[in-house]
Amino acid sequence: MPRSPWISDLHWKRDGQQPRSQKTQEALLDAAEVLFYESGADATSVVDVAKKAGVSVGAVYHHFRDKKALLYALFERMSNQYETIGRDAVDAERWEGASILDVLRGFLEFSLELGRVRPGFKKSGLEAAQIDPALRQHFEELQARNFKGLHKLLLARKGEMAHPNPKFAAAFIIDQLSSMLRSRNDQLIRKTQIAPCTDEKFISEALHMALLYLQVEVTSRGGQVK
Amino acid sequence: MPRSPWISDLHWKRDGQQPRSQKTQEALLDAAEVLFYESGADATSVVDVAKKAGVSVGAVYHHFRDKKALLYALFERMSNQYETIGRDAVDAERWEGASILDVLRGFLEFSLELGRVRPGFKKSGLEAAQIDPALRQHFEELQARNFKGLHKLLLARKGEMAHPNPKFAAAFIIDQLSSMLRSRNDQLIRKTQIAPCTDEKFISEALHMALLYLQVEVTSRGGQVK
DNA sequence: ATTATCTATAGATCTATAGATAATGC
DNA sequence: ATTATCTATAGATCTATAGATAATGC
Repeated sequence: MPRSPWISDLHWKRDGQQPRSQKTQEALLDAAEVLFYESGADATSVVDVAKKAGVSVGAVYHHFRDKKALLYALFERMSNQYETIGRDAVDAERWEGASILDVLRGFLEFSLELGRVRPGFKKSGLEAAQIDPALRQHFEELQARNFKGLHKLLLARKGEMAHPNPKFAAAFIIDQLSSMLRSRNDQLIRKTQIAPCTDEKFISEALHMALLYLQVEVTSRGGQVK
Repeated sequence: MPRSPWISDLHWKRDGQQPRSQKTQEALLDAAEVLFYESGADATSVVDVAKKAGVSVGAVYHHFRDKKALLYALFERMSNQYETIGRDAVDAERWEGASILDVLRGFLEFSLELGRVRPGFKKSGLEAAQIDPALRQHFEELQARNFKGLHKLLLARKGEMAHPNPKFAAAFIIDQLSSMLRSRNDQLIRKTQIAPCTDEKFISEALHMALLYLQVEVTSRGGQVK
C-alpha cells in the first residue's frame, strides 16, 4: 500500500517531493500568519493568502486539503516552534547560577521580543484553537508545560522567597506576568493603557512588583535592580 | 425636508415609530452580542442573528442598513452603557471615606461581575473597533476616561501611598490590574493559567500585590485584608 | 514520468433587496 | 395609512476543483 501523499490520515498537508514544495508551503504559512493576525482567518480569503505568498489558488489546494488544513498546519508550525523555544528557555542548566530576578527578566524580555518580531505567532495559532477543541487542548497543554518549566526554575530558588507559600505565589505571579505581557503585545489594548512606558521601564516595574509579591530580598543579591 | 428614518447621515439604524421596533432592535443586538462573542462577527451570518432573535432576515434589514450597521449599533450600545457605568463607578461622592483598598476592590469585583453576566459586552464592541479606526479611537478614549477616573480616585488618596511617584505608580497598577482581569475574563486564556483559584482568592492576591507595589500600609487602616 | 503550478469556473454560502402580507395606531 | 414583518431570490463573494501548462529529476 503506497504511502499517502497527505501527512496524517486527516489529510492535512501534502508531503512534497521536490524542494520547491517546502518553499511554497512556508511562503503560504508565512503569508497566512500575517494575514490571519491582521484580519482574522475568516476575513482572509484563500486568494488573499495565495496572492501574498506569490502563488496561485491552485497551488494552495495542491499543498493543503482545504482552508482549514492551512490553519491546522499553521498551528502545527507554531506549536513545534513554541515547544522548541520553550524547552530551551526553561532548561535548568541554561539558568545555573541565575537568581529569580534573572529568570523573570529573561521571561519578560523574551516574550516582548517574540511579540515584536512575530506578532502573529501566537494569535494565528489561537485562531485554530478556537475552532477545534483538540487543538485548543493541545495549546493549553503546551502553554502549561512552558509555564510549569518556569515555575520549576523559580521553585528551585525558593530560598530567595520569603513568601509563606512559594509554590502558589510563583504560579500566581507567572500567570499575572503573562497576562500583563499579553496586553502589552496587543496593539489595540496597549493603546488604551494610561501609563505608557518603554519596554525597559515596563520590565523594571513588572519585576519590581513581582519581587515584592514573592518577597524576594533584592538588596542581598546586589543592586541589579534599578 | 422630512426627518430621515435613519439615525445619523451615515444611515446606521432606523428610528422606529412603533414600540415593537425597539423590542426587535434590542432582540437583534442581544443575539448579535452573544453570537459575535462566541464565533466572531465574520463567522456569524445575518441569518444566524435573525434566527436567534426570532425574526426574519428581512426584519434585520428593515432596522439596520447592513451588517456593518448592526455592528455599529452594538458598539454604540456597549459604548453608552459602559460610559454610564463608568461615570457612576468613579464618582467621587460614591467613594467618600473609602480607602485605596476599598476602591481597588470595587474595581476588581465589578470587572469580574461584568465579565460573568455579559461575556460578550466588551468583545463584541471591540469587533467593531477592529474594522473602523474612528470607533477604535472612540473606544480608546472611553476606556481611558474610565481609567483616568479611577486614577483620580487613587491620587486623591495618595497620602496612603509611600511610593515616591504616586502618579505613575497608580496609572501603572491600573493598567496591570486591567490586563489581569482581561485574561481572567477570557475563558480560553484562563484555562492556560497554572494557578487556578476562586474569584475571591484572585481578588485578594491581586489587591495584596497592588498595595505592596503602591506601598500602602494596610495595617494602619485595620485588618480589612485577609 | 512525475510533481508543481496556473487559469478558468462550478457550486456553495452569504448579503441585501423586492414584493407580498400582517400588525399598529390615528 | 403607515409601519413592521415575512418569503423568495438576485447578485456578490469565496471555496474548491478540473484540466491545461510548466518545471523537475531520474
